[in-house]
Formats: sequence, structure tokens, C-alpha cells
Amino acid sequence: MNDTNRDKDLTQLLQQHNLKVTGPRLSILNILAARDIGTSQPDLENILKPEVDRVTLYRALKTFTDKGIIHKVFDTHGTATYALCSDSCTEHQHHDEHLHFNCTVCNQVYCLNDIQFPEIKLPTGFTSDFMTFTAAGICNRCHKE
Amino acid sequence: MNDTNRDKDLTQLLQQHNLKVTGPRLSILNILAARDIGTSQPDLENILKPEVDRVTLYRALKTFTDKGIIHKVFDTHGTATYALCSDSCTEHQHHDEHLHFNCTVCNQVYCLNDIQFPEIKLPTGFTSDFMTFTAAGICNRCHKE
DNA sequence: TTAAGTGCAAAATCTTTGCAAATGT
DNA sequence: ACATTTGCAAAGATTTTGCACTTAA
Repeated sequence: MNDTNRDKDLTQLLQQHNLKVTGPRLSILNILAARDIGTSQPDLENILKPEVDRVTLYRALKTFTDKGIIHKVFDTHGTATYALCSDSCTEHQHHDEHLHFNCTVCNQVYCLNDIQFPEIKLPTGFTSDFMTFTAAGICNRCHKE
Repeated sequence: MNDTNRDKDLTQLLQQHNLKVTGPRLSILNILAARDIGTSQPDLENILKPEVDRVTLYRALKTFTDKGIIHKVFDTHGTATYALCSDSCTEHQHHDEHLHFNCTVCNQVYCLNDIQFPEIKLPTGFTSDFMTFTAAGICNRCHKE
């Protein structure tokens, strides 16, 4: 997809959620859309500096998360990374039950959508509505380099 | 186990790692040993306040983690919780590959040692040496209440 | 005795809040 | 035009660092 088409998509994405289409918001979404991996707030801050104010970034991430446009995935250090939601995410519920891979070299978080989530039987008395699975190691790009 | 025996164990635990046996350290380890669930730094801080200084707590948690006495487990909000290591953890490597359960009511983290870790096949080019699995939901105690 | 550990103060970070100015619709 | 969004400043919260005093061994 070329940049023009992506911008158009992202514009629609914002409009669909009754959010105004602004420069900072498009910049943030463009990065997330282009990278296709989870990106942390500090990383986004560095990429967008100094065009986008840090506070604007915080607020945009919160707004996007609340609206169901992006979701948080935590890397193995507990740092939040952000990624665009699939279409099935809504304002009220996120569907993010796939595996994640956190590369210890580039520290990015991959969504492994193709791998089936394992079946887990919890002990008696425990009920779960949300599960996360994260593997840490070295990704294919970092292996090659 | 009664408190006297536990103190003796924890004293030995510190000595085994060439750490001095001090009041703050025993207090921290006592809480972790008694609770048998992951406990966050803020929770520990409140429990130990005002006997133990916040800075001392930070430093003790870091020292214990470095020495392989405790390890971090992240809850589903990315907050670190701390739990005593099993014997197989060493200064050089932690073995914490069991399932965790994070109750959304009491927010505590349970280690589900009895449940087998699922087998996962990663995509080509990805290698992993560490995996985490966390289920979020309601624990058996909170269901009863 | 003395190296390790503690506690206080202060610095450095990280995150949120308030508000006036700018901007999208 | 007007509500939303932004950017700056400042407040608040969290974490780290420096250093003199204390304490376990």
C-alpha cells in the first residue's frame, strides 16, 4: 500500500470514531500502520520528536486505546507497546488473543496471528476472560544481521 | 510453617547468597513467602510503611532479583510483581516458565505451577528462550466472596 | 574493624493536569 | 462559530543517585 492510500485509510479510521483528523494523529497512526509491530511510547516519542509534543502523544495513545483503534501489548519488561487493532476490536472490547513475540535484540513486539492460541485448563474456581502469551527471543530479522 | 521457622529459612536464604541479614530484608522476604502470590512494589511499600524506606525497598528488590532470590512477574497492566523463586533459579538464569493468573478483582498474581506449559511452534527464523503466559480473570477466593 | 546496608535529601524521569491558543468540521 | 485538539508550563508520581550514618559479620 502506498502512503497516499494509507493516509486515506487512516483518515477514515479517525472519522469512523468521531475523532478529528489532525497532523499528530495521522503521524502516530502512520508509524503504527507501517511497522506492523508493537511500538513503545518512548520509541514513538523519539521518532516523532520534535514535531509532536510528548503530551499530545500520551493523549493520542489514550484516546486511540479508549476508542478501540489501537491496543496495548506489554513486552517482557512490562513496557507497553502499541499496535493497530484488527477490525474485531471495538470501543467496548479488545480481541487480542494471539501470541506475541518480543525480540530481545531490537525489542520489538510481533503479533503472531497465524499461530493458534493454546488450550489451557485452569484450576477449579478460576475463570478467565483474557489471556496473553509472549515469547522472548531473537526474531528472524535480527538473526540474519 | 510457623514464623520462627520461616525466619530461619529466610535467614539461610540470604546467607546463601552472601547477603547480610537485616530487618528490612527479612520483612520483605517474609511478606513474599507468606503470600505465595506476586506482590507489586507499591503494595509492598504500603505494607512496610513506615518502617522500611521506599529506597531501601527498591534496592532490596533489585538485589534479590539480581541474586536470583525473587523474580518479577508482570500483571496484565504491565506492573511488576515480585515472588520468591523456586530453587532452580540461580543468579545467572531464572526458570519461571509456568503459567500465571492475574485476578482482576484482587489484582494478585498466582503462579500456577501445576499446569503444563503449552508447546508452541514459532515461525521460521524465530528462536525463543523465554516464554510467559498470563491468564486474567477471577480467582477462586474472589469468586467465593 | 570494615564492607555492606540503610535512610534521608535531592536529582532525574515519567506521566498527568490546567489552560490559552490553534485547528478541524 | 464552536467544540476538539494541541502545546507549553507546571504539578504530581515514580525511580535513581549521592552521601553520611548505622549495622551485621
